[in-house]
Amino acid sequence: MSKRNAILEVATQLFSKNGYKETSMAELSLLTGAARGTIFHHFKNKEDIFLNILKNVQENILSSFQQHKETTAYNNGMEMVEGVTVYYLNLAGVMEDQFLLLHRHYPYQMAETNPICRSYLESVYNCLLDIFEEGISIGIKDGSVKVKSARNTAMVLFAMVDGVVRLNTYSLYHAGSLYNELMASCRSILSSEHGTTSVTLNDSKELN
Amino acid sequence: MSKRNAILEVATQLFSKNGYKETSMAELSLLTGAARGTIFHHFKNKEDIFLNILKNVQENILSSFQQHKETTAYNNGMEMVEGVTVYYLNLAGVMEDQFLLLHRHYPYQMAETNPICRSYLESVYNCLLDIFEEGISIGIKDGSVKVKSARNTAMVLFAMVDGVVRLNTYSLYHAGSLYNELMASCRSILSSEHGTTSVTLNDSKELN
DNA sequence: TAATCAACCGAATGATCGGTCGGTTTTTTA
DNA sequence: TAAAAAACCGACCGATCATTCGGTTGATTA
Repeated sequence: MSKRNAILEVATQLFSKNGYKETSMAELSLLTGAARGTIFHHFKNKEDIFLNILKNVQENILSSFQQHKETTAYNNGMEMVEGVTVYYLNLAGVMEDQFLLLHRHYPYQMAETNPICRSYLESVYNCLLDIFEEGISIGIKDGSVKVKSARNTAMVLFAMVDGVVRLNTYSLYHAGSLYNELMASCRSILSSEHGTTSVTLNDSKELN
Repeated sequence: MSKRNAILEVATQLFSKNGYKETSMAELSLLTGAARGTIFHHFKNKEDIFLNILKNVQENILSSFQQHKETTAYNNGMEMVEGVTVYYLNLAGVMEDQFLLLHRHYPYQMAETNPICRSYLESVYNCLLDIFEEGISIGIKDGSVKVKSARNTAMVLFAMVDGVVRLNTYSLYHAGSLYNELMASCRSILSSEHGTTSVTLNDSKELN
């Protein structure tokens, strides 16, 4: 493998497992066998390495879901959302490092000042939310899904699925056994007959 | 305010907004008006500051929910879970810094080697999951909630609610308008008639 | 009032950080 | 095969890091 790819691969692991600031060029040099100077020959600076990694993450996730959509057929919208959820869980396992990187705060912090970083992140989240939304929209039309807003439900659904993945990465609980409950919850949300009106508990209906 | 409290307060903001490693003692000194030496007079080292903050976070969250339980009555389990959810959303707004700190990776990284840190985190999550589980268990008994496993459902529910809070902190989307969908999804999950058997989509039923 | 002690200060320290640079080796190209 | 280009190296640099330390101040106590 080329030194450049080795650097990107090791850096992905270090950035995701230990964090960006917590990863030193010395450590990266040691684990790749590339001299310090070599790293800066291939990349402008540390941030450039991070952006290249994030670019790979974005491309991997987008192409994975693209391929999934092209190679999988569903009977209705509900089954599509279920399939996408399962595929997401699988991907979070296969691309563990990349997903962990997306679950760290550093990318979003960098996104506040770096528009390229922000575009990568937006691209990823738009892709994920779009595919959930698409399934829901199809489901609403074919009658397999009953919800008010396709986009908002997609966001809540995504927050739930992604939240379980996160819960797993914090090694406080073994969330691996939540698969059945997660899928059941997914179906419950989508086949809901509940309205959105009867809540009278509190006046702060806006998360701030 | 005493210098010690000022240090803890400012450090909470800096650690949560910018991160642990990204916060220097120089910055902390500047923003508190306390000299570098003064900080190390009050705290053994940087990690000690972090642990003191985490201790405060744990105590605040536990006492908040303790007070909530003592001062609020519900007609049934379903309403209790709804109430707890709303209370959680409120608290995430009121204690924004503390929740952001819990949503960073550093605490969980430290927890892997520091048992005190780990105990604080476990205490927080046990408290949160317990109160969700309690509502679900009561709901199962009184018939307002229909799910298989109270604990597992509590975890999925928590993952969803907390996931929406997270989605809000990443400033990619304005998740503040998801309140209605979130509460509707909460009710849907709890009043589910769905089983957990009909999934045949994939052989990887374990998140890894 | 003398002694004690905690709060407070900021210059100094050694380690580590990201990044540079001049030079060597290897590969590609003409 | 000669020249040009790309890959690679590690000593070196200035900046920044957490932490230390000798000393001052202000309140409490004996």
